[in-house]
Amino acid sequence: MKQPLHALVLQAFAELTRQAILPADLAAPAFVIERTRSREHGDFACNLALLLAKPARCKPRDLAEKLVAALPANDVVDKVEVAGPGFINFFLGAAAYHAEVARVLDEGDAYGRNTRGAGRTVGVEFVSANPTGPLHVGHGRGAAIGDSLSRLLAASGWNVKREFYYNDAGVQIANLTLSVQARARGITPDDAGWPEKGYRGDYIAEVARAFLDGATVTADDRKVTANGDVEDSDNIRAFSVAWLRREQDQDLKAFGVDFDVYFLESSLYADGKVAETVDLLTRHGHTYEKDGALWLKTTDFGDDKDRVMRKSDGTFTYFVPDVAYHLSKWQRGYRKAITELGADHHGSLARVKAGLQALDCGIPKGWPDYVLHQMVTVMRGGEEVKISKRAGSYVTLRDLIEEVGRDATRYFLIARKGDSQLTFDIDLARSQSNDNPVYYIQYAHARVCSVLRQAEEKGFTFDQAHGLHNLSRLDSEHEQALMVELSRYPEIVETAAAALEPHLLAAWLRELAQAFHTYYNSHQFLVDDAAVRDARLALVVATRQVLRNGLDLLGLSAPDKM
RNA sequence: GCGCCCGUAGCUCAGCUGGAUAGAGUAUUGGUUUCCGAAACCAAGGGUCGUGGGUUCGAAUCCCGCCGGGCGCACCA
Repeated sequence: MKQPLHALVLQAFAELTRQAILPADLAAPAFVIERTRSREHGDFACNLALLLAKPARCKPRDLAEKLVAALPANDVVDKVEVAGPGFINFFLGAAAYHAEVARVLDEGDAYGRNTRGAGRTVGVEFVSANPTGPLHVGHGRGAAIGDSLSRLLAASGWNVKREFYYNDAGVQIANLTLSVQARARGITPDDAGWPEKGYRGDYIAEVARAFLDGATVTADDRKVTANGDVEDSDNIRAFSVAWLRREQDQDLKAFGVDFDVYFLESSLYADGKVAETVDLLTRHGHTYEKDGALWLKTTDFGDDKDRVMRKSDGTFTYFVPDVAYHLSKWQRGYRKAITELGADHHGSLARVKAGLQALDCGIPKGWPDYVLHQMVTVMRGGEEVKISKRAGSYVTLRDLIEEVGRDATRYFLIARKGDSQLTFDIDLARSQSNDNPVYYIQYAHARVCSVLRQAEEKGFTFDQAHGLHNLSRLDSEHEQALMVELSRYPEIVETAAAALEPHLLAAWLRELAQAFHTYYNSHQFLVDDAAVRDARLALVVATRQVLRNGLDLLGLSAPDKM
């Protein structure tokens, strides 16, 4: 794969220059070469002189001048200037951007991909909702973030495994089973015999009905037929879990999200992983018995208090399978693993990491990476909708997809940094759906398609090679700006993937669309001069390609018409 | 009380591995179409970047205190 843009080239330049000028006994400061905010400062700026000024005991501007003088000649950089307090500004030549447009068209769907991951495997765990009810907005946020993150990592060369971890046998599932069983017996939530902590939602009645009807459900990872026997808890449990898993699968598919692995908590018990974990922890002397329970000294590994592993009744706390599950990831070869979860679970981070350290099996301290998203507040009719599974008051992901649309919902949930709280105003999202930025971006894509349709109607045939050959005819401010924007795409992909922050891509796509719309409004593309026309079409088709690539990484469609 | 996250324009939010005059959408006001889709474009007004210190040549960005909001602090999952 070719070197992404010029940043790396420039970096090499600065390195050469630094070596030429820096006294041998001085340590190299960590300078950066980055995009400038305004074009008057050129395309890239370097802060090396500012950082070097103190150790070298020189004025930064003088140093900058010396650095510039030492720069080797090259054909990418057109002009170098010293500016402000001592920045070195690089102005790229037009040819560099023309080459980038050609590269977009040449690489097509592959444009913007990089080899950072170099075929290594990363396990990305997200959603991981227990099958006790439909997915809600919070799960949607996790799904949008986790899935886009996975796509970004895949675009960075990683072999991505998407995992969904769920509990099919614990207390909550027992509770689900009791609820369905009660419904099957004709007991409703307000009746006397209703389970104390039963799930009250209407969907429970649906499951019960289907169970009595002897229905068969097929989820992504299991298939169960009901026998209709109200006394058969095992069958009710299996059927209910399958039913809710199927519901979740449907919602996730409608949302454009797929998983490679469904991992059952019960399997950790079944194949001895829990026992192995307890054994490892005990053998390494990190446990002790107190009050009839088995404790892990997580405080030795940064937790704020020790944790119970095995309760006095002999069962394990959820913390143990959590550690066992991560151990399984490590043993399955995920040297990089990402766990995406809602902020209401962040409390488990410290103890799971402590548990993994206590295993003494070579897991590095910082493993795995965690990506947290803060809570989503849902507003409807000017009021906050309280989400409660038991009460059955609920805004499901399905509702949102149906009411607001898949793309708009995904964009809304992905466009903001995960660690800020999110207010999802349903009325706003519905009534102003046309103002949702996702349509603005998609419209740019559709517009290019429309231009090409028009070109055909008018009898113009687009000659791409001819257009690329004449890119030098594109010298207006708007054309320059659009080319600069296009060339940033590979950098954005790399940055967003490295920072595990897909919202950076969402924000940038809007900027790209804006640059395009501005261009569209200021220039006629289908002009009689074939050289100019083909050049403009080449630029615009390249823009469409990058929009498409970017939208795809966010799991959004790129419509030809809207 | 302890821990994590957040506090930037009326509203929703970017920017935060320190950098050159603080950005966008939306809302408000005014303009743009005999011409490729006006789901668009252009322009104006609107900010003590919660607050007080500190580090630095330079702080919205890093550190500490305080104020305000969210989430979590079980032998629940």
